[in-house]
Amino acid sequence: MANYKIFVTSYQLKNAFDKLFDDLMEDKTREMEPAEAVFTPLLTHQKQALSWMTSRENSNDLPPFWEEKNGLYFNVLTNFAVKERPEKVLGGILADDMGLGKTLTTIALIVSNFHNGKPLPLEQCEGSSMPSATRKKAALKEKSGDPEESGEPVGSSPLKRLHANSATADTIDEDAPQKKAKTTKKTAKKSANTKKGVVLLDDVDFAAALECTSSQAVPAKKSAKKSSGTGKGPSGAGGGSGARATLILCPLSVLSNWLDQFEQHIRADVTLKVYLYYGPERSRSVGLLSGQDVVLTTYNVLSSDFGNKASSPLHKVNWLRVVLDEGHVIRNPSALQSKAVLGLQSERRWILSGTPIQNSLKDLYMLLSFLKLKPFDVKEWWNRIIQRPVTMGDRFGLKNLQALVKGITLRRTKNSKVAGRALVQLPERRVFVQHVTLSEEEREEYEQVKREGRDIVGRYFQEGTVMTNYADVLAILVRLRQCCCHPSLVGKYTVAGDLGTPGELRERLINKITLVLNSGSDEECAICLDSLRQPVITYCAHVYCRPCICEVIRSEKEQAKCPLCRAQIKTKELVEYPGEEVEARSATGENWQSSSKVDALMSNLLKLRNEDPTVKSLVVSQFTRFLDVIELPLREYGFSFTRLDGSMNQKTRAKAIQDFQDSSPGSPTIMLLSLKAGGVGLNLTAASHVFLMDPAWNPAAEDQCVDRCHRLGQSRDVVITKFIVKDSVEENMVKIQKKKQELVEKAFGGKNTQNLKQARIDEIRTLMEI
DNA sequence: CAAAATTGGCGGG
DNA sequence: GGGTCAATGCCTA
Repeated sequence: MANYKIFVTSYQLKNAFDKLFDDLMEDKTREMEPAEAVFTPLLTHQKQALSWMTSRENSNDLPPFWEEKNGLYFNVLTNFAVKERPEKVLGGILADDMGLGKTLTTIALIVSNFHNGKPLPLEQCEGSSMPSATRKKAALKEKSGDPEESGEPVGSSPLKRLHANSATADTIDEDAPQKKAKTTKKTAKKSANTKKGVVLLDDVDFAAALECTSSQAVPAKKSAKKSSGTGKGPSGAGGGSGARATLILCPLSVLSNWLDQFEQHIRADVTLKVYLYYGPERSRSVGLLSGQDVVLTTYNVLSSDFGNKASSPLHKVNWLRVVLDEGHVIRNPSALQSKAVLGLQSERRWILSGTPIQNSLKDLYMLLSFLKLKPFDVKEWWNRIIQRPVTMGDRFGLKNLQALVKGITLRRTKNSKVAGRALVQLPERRVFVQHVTLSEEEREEYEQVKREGRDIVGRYFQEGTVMTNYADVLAILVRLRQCCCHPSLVGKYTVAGDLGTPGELRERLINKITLVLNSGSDEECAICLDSLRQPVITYCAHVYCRPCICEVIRSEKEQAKCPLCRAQIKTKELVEYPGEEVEARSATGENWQSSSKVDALMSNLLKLRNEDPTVKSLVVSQFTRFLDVIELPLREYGFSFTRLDGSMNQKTRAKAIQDFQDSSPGSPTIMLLSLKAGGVGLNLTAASHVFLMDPAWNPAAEDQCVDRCHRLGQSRDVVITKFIVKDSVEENMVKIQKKKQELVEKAFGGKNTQNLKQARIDEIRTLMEI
């Protein structure tokens, strides 16, 4: 139960990246107005970003650190000279904090800087949609907030009005495309034709595509006219090269956000051709793709095209611009998706990421590599000039790194100031750590699991094979962490040590018997020829009633053979069917038992509801099965809740979010959230309390999660409660988190492989208390 | 021909 | 190993 709380003031983890920027903010303050086609007025810092990005794209200069000398090109960092002019780096890293409008700024860039600072030629469709545009304008004026990437308009979303007639629950709804979840593609399309808005139409197409029913060219504003716009044809050459289209890559979870934002921020009477490259029906025509203004897809789709098919259409297009949203996902150079990204052809390249460096300096390597910043796209140079010096604590190394980053990166945080005023104003946010004490039984079970784990890991230590058996070690740690949450999470049938090979074998057998028994057909025992009672499966994978087969073994003694295949069998090798017991435990409330952590959560929730029944909370865990467990007491106490995890498709997600964000009475007050589901980009501002049920390895993940409600549009102070079990792995995890954070801040996570290994082994020592 | 289940890559370290 | 996301084979309608 809960016993004491520690107040931790509103801290924010200072990202190591900021260190680089401490005194580097210099003349990136020039502003630029976006093209007329951008509907939403840009905030000051967004105009600054637009100006900076445009100048990066149009620059004719040599890339950073190159100088021309006597017809040779000389790099001031490497002291090497080459004959050929190094490729220009047109682009960079936009590393603004989340919530500052990276999406809007990028949209503005796409529309405003086609070639030579000229706007993208777009066709106008006169008349028709003016009213909606005016309405939008009015709506936006009322609100003072930031027209930001997640579609913040708080009370008066323009989209809300446009959609009011089609949305089923026509209440508040910030996140636009998701709301027609209920209208099927066909019916909605009809209604779109009859009257209202073009805007609705692409939403529908989007939904359809996500449901894998269809995907087709989706001009953002579907006017029938073929383009011929202000000059150049659709595939037509802008200044010199034929490239026109911008490719945007992003995680699935923010795909809808992008479409949404295009709609919100582009004037309704302008046609921007946006194609969603997603779903099994996506067009693989290179011509079609390169004729778009924007092609939107996910990293997964790209890499799956890249890996499977001999021909990946995306790799055949000459892009004008490639944008990596949440670009840090490509930080692992050996991952297929990273290679896929490097293989793209483009004139300009951008990385958007609030946290470009997640763990170590190494993360930067891939980013520079993508940008083709010579010579640092070559691993050896990178190591020699940057990585090694910096991790060795070389002052010049750090200086070079700073200069390097400065030249290609723009970063502002929520605390940055523009002309002495904060960029954005957010409500307070406070973090509490609530320590939980295990009950006696829980403690007993925990110690049991821990002893077993320690035995195994201890053996690895003696043999010096910790690293080779790292997977096992992790598994043990996971079990311990599960113990801290709820006993039923702990896998029962992998009690290690028991047998040599059998872990796997057992698993397979259990799978098989489960399959047989759940197949629906009433299987019968080959001995009694009746339906199975107390079914067991032999090592040779045949199923009998336990009494029947035991009788056979008893009578035949050591010679006992399987009646079906004559394999040797023993009583000890019979594997029981676990299914019923497990299902009984989790499915029905019958045998359900609580846990200390669940109790702690429930008492918080009940207290909260007493104080203010309208308060909404996020309940976050890394284990979806823990969320399953929590559902029961929630129901029991009459809480109305929704749920969001990675197994849900886009449609059900949208519904869950919409329900939760709805503020009408009777709407759900709790959302069960899987830590990584959706990752970034979600708007859960209806919640003002966050319960983090178990500590994450990566504090940044927790931070991101919290930021889903602590962002623009949040009107209340946000309270975060972290549950930590006393005297357990969880406390040790927190210790390690802290130590890591210090390391990162100090030396940029400098670790070479040797130290890294040792550090991990030490970590395991700490975790297992060996 | 569409929904559920399985398989595989990835990142967590 | 847990979880997520895409593709694939499978089954029912």
